[in-house]
Formats: sequence, structure tokens, C-alpha cells
Amino acid sequence: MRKINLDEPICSVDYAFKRIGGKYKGRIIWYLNAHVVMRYGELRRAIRDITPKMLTQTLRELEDDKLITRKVYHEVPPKVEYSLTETGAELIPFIDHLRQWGDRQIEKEKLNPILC
Amino acid sequence: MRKINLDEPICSVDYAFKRIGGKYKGRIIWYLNAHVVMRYGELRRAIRDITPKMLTQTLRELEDDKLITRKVYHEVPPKVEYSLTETGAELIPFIDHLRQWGDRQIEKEKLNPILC
DNA sequence: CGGAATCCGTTAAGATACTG
DNA sequence: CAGTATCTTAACGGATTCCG
Repeated sequence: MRKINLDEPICSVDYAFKRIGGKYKGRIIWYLNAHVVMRYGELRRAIRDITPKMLTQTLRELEDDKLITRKVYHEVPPKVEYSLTETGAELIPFIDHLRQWGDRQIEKEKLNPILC
Repeated sequence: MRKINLDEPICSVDYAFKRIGGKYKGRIIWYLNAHVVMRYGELRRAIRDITPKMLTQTLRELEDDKLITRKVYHEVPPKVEYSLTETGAELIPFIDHLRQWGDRQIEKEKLNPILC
């Protein structure tokens, strides 16, 4: 996700989807909002179906995009904390809206929900 | 997009992203809301970078998902009209939120915007 | 602990040509 | 007009192993 051509004009709906599309971005942003700050391992346990590769890759993209910040503690064992930036936090109302809509649909379709 | 396993439990953020993810879904829903009803050719002209294959494929997914309806007029030349369902229309406030956020970011990054 | 590296399969998307 | 069909490419995501 997020290979935005700087020269080509882009429409804002398209742009926004490029920035938050991808299999795990929504959930990562959502969890970081709920927990304020989370370590790598915490995120990994929270998103059970994610592999380290995808977690790292997604976190990097979000960081490059300035939606999250990454704070490294140079100690042994290493410790890295992730949290939302202000820009990232601005997405919360929208993700929440989406989540509520998703909840209603899951109920309608009688699917098997789990908590985000 | 949207290959939801009916047996596995799913979180609502994830679920919602599956249903509206995909390169063109956001824009199609947005345009259908603005124009109320649009023909195939109109959508094609509105979304200039879409190929007929992707347009048809995306419209079918949205239809299967009951986010849009497809009305065929059996006449010559053929005429097909697309419009939002009630469920699809429920997504508008959230897409609008995302669009506004996208606008701000585009301005910040000094990108080259075009109207949605 | 928090990754990086490599390999590989799957899925999404694009190009192009054709049709009822 | 509103699509299909076929082929190819590119992006996404997973599994596994290893490292400071």
C-alpha cells in the first residue's frame, strides 16, 4: 500500500484509502488508540493472526506516513514503543464509525464476532 | 477483496475493511451518492483510470455485498443503472470523514489534488 | 525482545481484444 | 452500451530461519 505518485493528481478518497488500506492498518491504529502506547510484542499478541514480517512492515509504513511514532529504548533486552501521532489520532472517529457499521453488518449476517 | 470465512470469528474493523477495501470501492460509493444513480458508462468516465474489467468486477462485488443495486433496462441499446442501497448509503458519513482527512493531508504534503 | 532476511504462493489489478 | 475473455504483471501476505 501507499505508493503515491507525487506528480499525478490524486483525489482525496483515493488518497485516504491508500494510506489506511492494507490488511492490518485499521486494527493497529485502533489498538494503539485504545492502549495509548504499545510494545511490539503486545501488538503481536493483540493481532494474533499477524506474522512478525507483516507487523514490522505495516508499522514501518505507518511510521513513514507519520500516523504512528516509534520510540526505541536502548537497553537490554530491547524495548520499542509505538503510539499514534496527532494525524493518526484524527482517524479514530472514522475507524470507530466503520467499526460500528461493521458490528451491525456482522449481526445482520449472523457471523461470529470477536472483540477488536 | 471480501472473502470472508463464515466460520472464523472476525473483528468488526477487519470486517468493514474487507467490505470496502479495494482500489475503487470508496470512489464508486462516493460518486453514486453524489449522482444518486449512474449508468455504467458514466461511472467509467468518472473514474478515468479504471478498466472495464475492474469496473465490472468491483460493481459485482458491491452488488453481492448489497451495498449497491443494479437495474437493467431490457432495451436497445442496453441501459444499466447503479445506485446505493440503504446499507451502502450508511457508509457515506464515514467516507466523507475520510475524504476531509485526505484533503487536509494532501494540502499538508502539497500534492496535486483533483476533485472526487 | 524486536526484529531482519529469504523464499514463495496467492490475489489484485492492468492491458488488450472481442461481443450480444 | 455494457459488458466478457484471456493473458500478464505487480502487489500482498505467509512460512521459516536467523540475529544483535
